[in-house]
Amino acid sequence: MSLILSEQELVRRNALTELYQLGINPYPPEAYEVSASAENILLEFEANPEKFQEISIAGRIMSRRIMGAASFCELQDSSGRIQLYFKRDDLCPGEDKTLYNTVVKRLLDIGDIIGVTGFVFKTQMGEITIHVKTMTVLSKSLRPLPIVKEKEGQVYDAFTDAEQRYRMRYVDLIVNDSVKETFIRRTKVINSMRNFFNEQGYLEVETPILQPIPGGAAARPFITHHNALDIPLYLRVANELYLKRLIVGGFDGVYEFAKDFRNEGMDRTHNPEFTVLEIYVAYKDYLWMMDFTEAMLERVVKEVTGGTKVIVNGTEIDFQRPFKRIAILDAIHEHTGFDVAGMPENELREVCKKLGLETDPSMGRGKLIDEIFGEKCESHYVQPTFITDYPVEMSPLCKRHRLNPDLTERFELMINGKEIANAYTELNDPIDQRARFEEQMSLSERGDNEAMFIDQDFLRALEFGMPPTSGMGIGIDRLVMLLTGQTSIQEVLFFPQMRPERIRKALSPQDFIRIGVSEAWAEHLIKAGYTSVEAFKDEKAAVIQQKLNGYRKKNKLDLPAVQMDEIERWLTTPENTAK
RNA sequence: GAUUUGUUAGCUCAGUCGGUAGAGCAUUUGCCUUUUAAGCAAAGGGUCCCGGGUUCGAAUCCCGGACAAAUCACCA
Repeated sequence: MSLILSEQELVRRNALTELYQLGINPYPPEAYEVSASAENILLEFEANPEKFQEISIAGRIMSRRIMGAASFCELQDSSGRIQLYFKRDDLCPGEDKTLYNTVVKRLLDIGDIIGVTGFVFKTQMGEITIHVKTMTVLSKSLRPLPIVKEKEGQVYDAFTDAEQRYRMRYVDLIVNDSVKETFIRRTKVINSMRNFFNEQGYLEVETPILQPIPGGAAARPFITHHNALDIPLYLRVANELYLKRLIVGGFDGVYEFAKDFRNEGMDRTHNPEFTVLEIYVAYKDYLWMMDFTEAMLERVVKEVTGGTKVIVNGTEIDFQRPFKRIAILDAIHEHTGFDVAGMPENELREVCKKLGLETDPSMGRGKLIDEIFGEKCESHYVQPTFITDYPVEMSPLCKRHRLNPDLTERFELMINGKEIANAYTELNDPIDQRARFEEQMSLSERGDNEAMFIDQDFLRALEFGMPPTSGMGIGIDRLVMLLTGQTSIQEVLFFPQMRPERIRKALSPQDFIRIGVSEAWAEHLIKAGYTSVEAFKDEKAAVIQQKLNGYRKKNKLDLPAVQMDEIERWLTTPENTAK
């Protein structure tokens, strides 16, 4: 397939050819030794100028200012940007000034990756700059980058189109500094959590992503097929049941940063694949887990932001311990005035009606209560708040409450009106667990397609005996959103899911040669505006002749004018579609 | 899935009432030895997202489609 290239791409490809002709490999194989980064030069040069008299650095050219025998450009490495100063007679001390006159001034472009050696100095304008002694082309860039300029904090022509930023995240990362910061912080959050767990002696583990039964959560799974076994497999919607099997196996604490997959809608808080941290600790209950979660979050926020407060969308959120705690039924009472404790399903349905909430027959007690909470209460919890003691129907994997068997020992952590974490005193009674799964099955028969599948092997594991255990899961993407002030999940995922991009099929001169057009003319047909063979064949021969010969004259082609009988021949040749 | 908005040069965007498609940056050429959103002078660069319709004439009006964003629905 030939490419239709923009003028700027052609210029760069020509520069590439010229580099080869000068004996310069634009993609050299050798390692390039780097002794300094932009950041450490800028931070340390003034205090220790003698340390920077012979340095090497590599990076991408982000801007160029060319004068006669001197030029400046900005070099960007992973730590930041620094200015380079090229002076012709310093770069080319001998007679041959090609490296400066041709390569630096003409063949380098914004986006090229180069390495330089030289010494650091300060310009008359007061900018710390590298005076370049040698320059090596490390990678020629063939596509122009978006040009983002900045002066005194004001950004001009920012690269902001969300579609392009997400589809070409590499470009986004190159030209938009803050994007890199967001992702670095994401990794810091995860590292901070990992350190916290490891310090307690918990074990990081990996469990299957391809599961024969998609258990542990109620969600629509992605289905795939294993050829050798000839069975369906599901991408996990959760890893909970596998981690609990490991607790049965005798580990005291296990955790996993897991990619889970749910075949559901996408919006600014949902991506089909997302990251969840799940941790299970033996001999603990949900009260312990609340303390643990608070302590972990407070520490993570302090480590990552330096304080306990973050601002999201103008709202300040304080992660200072302790977080508020309220039982879900109290929360509903507080925000709706209805006391739904112990209320049977038909009365709950009435309450929903009075509150103006839609219900459908597939909803059991649990879903109805969840609906009321979600619609009427959730948004009130902006500061970190533990919502506790959910009704048993909503929580099939959670142990019944020690004081009230209609409730469970569960909490969700709400922050900024969104669920961030979910935790249980885990159900370890195999008889009750089986009964709860069966209850889920009957919900499923009523049409709730989110009810859970029964995992018989998991029940078998419980029958061998699982110690009392508390488990907790945190949506990492949403936590990172909070801690980076982002309001859309796409901003915290390097490569968010997008609809496939439609690639316009480029027409190749071959397509015209196939119908008998001479090689000399084929490429000019495309440039003259014929974008498909069909469109070309629909045109009248006289019109084509006029257009082509007009094009020939305008572009001063070194070709004989095209004759009518030749065009007639092209138009009557059947297209050979074989490739 | 619904509604709204958007899609014009490599990038960011104008484009009046339907009448030959524009700017800044970037690119090319020339000048310039410490510039910095470098400057000065000139030039080139377009499938106006795609397909239909209305019209003498469509970037512009109408219909359909693609993609994106926002809001909603969905989402323990």
